[in-house]
Amino acid sequence: MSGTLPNRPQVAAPGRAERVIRPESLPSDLNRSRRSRARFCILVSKHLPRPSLPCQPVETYTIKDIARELGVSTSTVSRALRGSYEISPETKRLVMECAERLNYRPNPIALSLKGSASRAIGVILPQIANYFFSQAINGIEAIAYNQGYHVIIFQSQESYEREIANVEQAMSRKVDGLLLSLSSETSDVSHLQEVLDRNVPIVLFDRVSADLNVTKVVADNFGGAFAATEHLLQAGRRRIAHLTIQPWLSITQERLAGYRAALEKHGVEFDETLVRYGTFGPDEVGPMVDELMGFDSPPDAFFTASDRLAVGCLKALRQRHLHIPADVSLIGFTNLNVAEYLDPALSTVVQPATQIGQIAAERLIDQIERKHRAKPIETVVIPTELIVRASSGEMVNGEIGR
Amino acid sequence: MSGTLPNRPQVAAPGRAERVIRPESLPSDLNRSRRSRARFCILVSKHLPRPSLPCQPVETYTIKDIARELGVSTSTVSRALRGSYEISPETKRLVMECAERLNYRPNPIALSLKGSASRAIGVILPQIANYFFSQAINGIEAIAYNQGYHVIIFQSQESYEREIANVEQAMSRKVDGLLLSLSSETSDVSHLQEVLDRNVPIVLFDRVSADLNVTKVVADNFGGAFAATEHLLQAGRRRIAHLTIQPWLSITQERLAGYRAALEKHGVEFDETLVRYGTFGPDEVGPMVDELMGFDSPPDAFFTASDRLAVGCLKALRQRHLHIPADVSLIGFTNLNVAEYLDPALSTVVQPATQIGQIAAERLIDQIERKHRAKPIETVVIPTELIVRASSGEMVNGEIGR
DNA sequence: TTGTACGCGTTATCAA
DNA sequence: TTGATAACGCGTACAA
Repeated sequence: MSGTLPNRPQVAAPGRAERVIRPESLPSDLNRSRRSRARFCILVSKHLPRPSLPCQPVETYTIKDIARELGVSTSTVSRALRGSYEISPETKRLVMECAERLNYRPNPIALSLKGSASRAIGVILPQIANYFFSQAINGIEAIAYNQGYHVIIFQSQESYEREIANVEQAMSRKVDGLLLSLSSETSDVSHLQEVLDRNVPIVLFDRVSADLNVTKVVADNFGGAFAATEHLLQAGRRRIAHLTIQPWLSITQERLAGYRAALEKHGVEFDETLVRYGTFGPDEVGPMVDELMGFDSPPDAFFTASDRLAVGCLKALRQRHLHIPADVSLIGFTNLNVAEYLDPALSTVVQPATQIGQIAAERLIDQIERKHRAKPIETVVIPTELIVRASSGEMVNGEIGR
Repeated sequence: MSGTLPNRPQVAAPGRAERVIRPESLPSDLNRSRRSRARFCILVSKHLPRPSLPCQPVETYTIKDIARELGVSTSTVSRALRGSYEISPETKRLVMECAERLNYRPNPIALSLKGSASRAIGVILPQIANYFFSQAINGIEAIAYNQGYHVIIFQSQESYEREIANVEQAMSRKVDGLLLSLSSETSDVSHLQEVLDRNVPIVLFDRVSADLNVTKVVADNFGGAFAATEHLLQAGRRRIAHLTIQPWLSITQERLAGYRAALEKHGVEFDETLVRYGTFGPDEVGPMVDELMGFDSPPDAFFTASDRLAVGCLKALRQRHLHIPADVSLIGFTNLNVAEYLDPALSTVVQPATQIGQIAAERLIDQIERKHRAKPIETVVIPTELIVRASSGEMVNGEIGR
């Protein structure tokens, strides 16, 4: 027992020594967190030094081994395993049995080198630690696994440079296809055109580019934004602020268009000063909200383009002791699973991220396997859903309360 | 214009036709969502059929090409590129220049086949679409990228069978090392011992096994649980329910131990009936909470072991019109970034998921590159942090209000 | 029906 | 200092 924590469970093996050291140097871009300087302790177990040579090395067998074992040639084995018709049933049986016994697994590396399919798809996206994208990966992985594909993931970290590097690496890994969501810095897509020129299929999802003639899978950003804005308008709001992200992204433009269309339909004039474009920097939302609320006629509702913006907005309003009337005043774009976690004051436009990932992966694998020759380039639009999440439908007469 | 949505933005290229089709069959385990049956529409652009042969095929060059170009042998090129000392500076310069000009990139597949490092690490974890794990991947990917490694991700989906399959696939992909968090079904770890026997290093993180003599990186589950429970006790709670996950997981045991230790320190008797073990099934939390609240002396606080359980618990209590006093009555284990999203009624024990991923990756790469020979097997324990998230410190006299 | 030989891109060994 | 050759694991054209 030591100090206030008796009965510390034996995580490390018995006989350990304990010491405290500082974290080793980490990449600077991950050290922003206020908490990352915390110490951590290491329990060292000195018993049982790891054997330098395996006691019972686990062999990995090749067709050569099978061939030697059976006294046939490697090509016979290869053909037997692939079920070629020109192999005698007897030999086939023997080979199969031997392969089974030796637990033979073909070496995918050799297969890739040979030039045939690597059965791996590359996924390049801005950020894994983002609810939308991690959900999307989930969908992608599920489909890929089902079809016998592996998923190699790359993060562009919203950087154009890094996206290019990722694409190069994916290509050198000989992926059979690429799923990609553009970084917020990317406007030129010639690096992707090169990939297409190498006959490697690409499917874009979420953040897409009109400059690329490929299949795209996106949420119905226009429809979602339209529904959200209309909901706010029908609840009597008139000055609806729109917090969104970089203006050149496809999703931003589509959402803004939906927002404007709803305003237009209801005869409310579009006010440019109510639209704010964020970057992905930290703590940028507070000042935006501050400025908007300082207007002579401040907004009476917010429509935000992401989880992060919605939460930042909520926080900023709360810090200023502003109260958001439940049900009607704040709507954010988000995705299915995170919606459960959000504040009840926040209604959401749900993006089915998992489904987007699934469909993108399906399309890509279709193209890889050329199931339907000359299948047309498509844009698949997945509906969003507006979820109004308030228990009480009461409003505070048309403006954000004090 | 069509219907209520004028000015639909031109996502697809101009000249498209529009039609609605049903989603194709998806894996059943992903179809649980109530919303997944939604239709989606496809915008088909028929113009510009994808060229079947690239107009300007982008070549990928090999050392052979450089050799031919310079009229030297491939081995000379190989050596020059690797900076071998036995190559004349002049030849070296020529080769380098030519490689630069041709934008030569070594083929990692060929390198792997050759038997040297593949510079890829496999990550096997239960679920990507989980805040903790997606954060962890983020940390892993950051470190791996920095060190020039690729990350190949596998989901075990909490299935032992699938974990075994994943391990096999990772091995056949010739990963240089394995980062792994055990599935909730896994108790036997002989499949991992086999990997170690092949001299492929493993680092376990989060859900670890005492049966494996490898480096482990975990959150301070004991300390976090202790702090959370003590906080509740100091606020006057006496009947603290503990909702947790499968009892045989390391993290479950450590958290339970911390909970019990705190109770013991404060002279509160441990009541087994207040502890509930969940699975990862959907909608299981409601009934648990119901049963507990039906007791003659129901709990006056909840300490939950995960985001999911915490949110489920909040929901269940709300549905029954029970009110949780802010600040003191519900504490859940969660991780840094999701904490921002959670209800202010919920205090949290923050798990630094990103840091856990970073350190696990660092350790693994250390071992792969054998930076320090015979480095001891360690268990790295990363501190958690208790964050009390209420604006008002008021309590509702020691029990969950009506 | 089966075996031989070659190639995929690279490195290592040996010979020149 | 450089070149020729074998090897990694597999598939396949061609020969037997």
